[in-house]
Amino acid sequence: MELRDLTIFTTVARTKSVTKAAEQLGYVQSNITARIQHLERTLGTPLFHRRPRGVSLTSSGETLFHYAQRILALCSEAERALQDTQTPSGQLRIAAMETTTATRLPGILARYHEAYPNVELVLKTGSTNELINAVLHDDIEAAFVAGPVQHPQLETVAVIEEQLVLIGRDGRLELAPTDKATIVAFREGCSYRKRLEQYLDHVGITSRQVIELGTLDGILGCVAVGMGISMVPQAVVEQSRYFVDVSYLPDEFGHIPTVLIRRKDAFLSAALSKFIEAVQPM
DNA sequence: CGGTGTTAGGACCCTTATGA
DNA sequence: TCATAAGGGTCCTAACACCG
Repeated sequence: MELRDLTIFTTVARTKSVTKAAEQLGYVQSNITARIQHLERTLGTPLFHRRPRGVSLTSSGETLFHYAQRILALCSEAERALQDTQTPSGQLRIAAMETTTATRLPGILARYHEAYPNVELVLKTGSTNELINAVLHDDIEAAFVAGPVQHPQLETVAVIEEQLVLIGRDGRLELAPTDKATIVAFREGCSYRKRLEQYLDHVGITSRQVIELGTLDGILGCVAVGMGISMVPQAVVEQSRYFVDVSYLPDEFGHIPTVLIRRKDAFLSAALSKFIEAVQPM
């Protein structure tokens, strides 16, 4: 069992397709088929169920997938540890929620880049749940997510306490328990969406419709034309080019911490170490 | 004798083409 | 969409030669 085989195996498992895995890895499909078959022969057990539209993991495959992810993550970490020097350099993969990316991050990234120009910053965005999983799977080294985060494998650094506000237009913020609320929000897994739904529960609004959008700009735009309501940090509203009405929330709903998370057991590169210093306080 | 360089053969990995 | 066959290129290894 070689690292290359595990890379191929995990890519097939993630994409649920031999063809897609081949495209991602820059191989042809037949080679992926052969490598998977070789791995199955070596291990003496089938790893995938072959289906007309792709493949899915067998129970043995699930077990190997778990170990393969850990092995590959450890190798990647070892490479970074050996490449690391006291001078921050190399690639730093971080991620943040859309709202943090739009408000808090540009300034800190600009200062960091100026201080450490040899660090190649790779930034992704996603929901809190997606980013927690990405850190746990070593897809990224650290992420800004909505707190609190309590996970035995994660270390958190408090970054800022966001003031959350309810936004809407054309009287949509005047909510009554009998109303049907239209929520404009990110997909499931977004902490602000969850907080908004908790708030609506609190005020007794159970009838609601959700419009899911993939970008913050889209959400603000839809709210600005009166499609529905949303909940975002006040900083987002302040920097937005859209005009929306704002309603402040009770304390138990109106504050949410943004924290930086990283895996406790992961190697702390000089680049990440300096980045953590740079975000305290943001 | 031990270490190093060269070489030939085989194993392995990849591709294209094609079938189910 | 995945599996198989055939062929080519690369890599690995054993055997041998050479040198200090």
